[in-house]
Amino acid sequence: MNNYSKQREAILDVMKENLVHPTAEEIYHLVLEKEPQISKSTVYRNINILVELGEIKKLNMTAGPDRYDYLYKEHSHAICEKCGNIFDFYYDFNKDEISKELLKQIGQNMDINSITIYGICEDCKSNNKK
Amino acid sequence: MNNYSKQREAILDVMKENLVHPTAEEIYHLVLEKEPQISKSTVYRNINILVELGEIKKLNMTAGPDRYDYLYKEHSHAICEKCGNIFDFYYDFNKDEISKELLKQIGQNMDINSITIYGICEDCKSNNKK
DNA sequence: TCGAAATTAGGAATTATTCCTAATTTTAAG
DNA sequence: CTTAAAATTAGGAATAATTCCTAATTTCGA
Repeated sequence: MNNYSKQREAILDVMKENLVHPTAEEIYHLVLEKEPQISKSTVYRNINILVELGEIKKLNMTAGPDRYDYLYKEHSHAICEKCGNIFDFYYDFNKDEISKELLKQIGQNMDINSITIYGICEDCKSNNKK
Repeated sequence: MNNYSKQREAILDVMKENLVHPTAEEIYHLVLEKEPQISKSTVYRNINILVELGEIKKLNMTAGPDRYDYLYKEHSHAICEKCGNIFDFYYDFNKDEISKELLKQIGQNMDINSITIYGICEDCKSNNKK
């Protein structure tokens, strides 16, 4: 695994140009403009490879399909569990202390990759339609 | 919505008795022992209702189907992005300060429901098979 | 320049979840 | 108790999201 392919490069370009947490489907449509022949399975396969390589991050959604994020710089995510909106933000979590707690409580060290806040955004609170 | 049904009660009982973050499929099989006639769609529908009611929490997984957690008491989750293992732990995040930062950076308040750590567990680090 | 390994397009298959319908159950009012 | 409206159910069909399969093409190192 890991030969060059213009398809994979086009996908990474799309991610760099669209810092809006697109779904796989949205990535597919965006990349079609650069690579009109690309197939959806190629998009899915390369997204997974880019996630493994650590170039992009998979965002786990409460509702709807997964979303992806190009890691231009370290940041955290706050995700609304109702509308699915994703907000990027920066917060200096004390990872050392969290790691120490994890070791104490679950008996093992973890490499912390990211921290995500799940909640309800202001819009969903006010328009509290079910 | 919200009439009594023994099916919904059986599902909640299963969640209380199995604090192991089961998938919908696993919940279905567990609840079959109590309610042999129950259908899978009933399980899915009631899981969603229980999530809306705030009795159980949906855990957003990097890989594989969603998992669910009975909220016996407040805790956070650390999820391994490789093997999908979920570890419960408690950490006293400074939610007030995080909220303040959110307001400053994204321009709105959010009700914080939960905080999840994503990373790589020790086992997956050592057996670093792709 | 050549062959093995990797990648592709396209579609089939699979997985996870939601939707649909007629029958049953629950609930509250009389 | 009755009764009727509203909610819920079982079962299966439908949908959505993702992965898998295969033959053809591309990449790349010897």
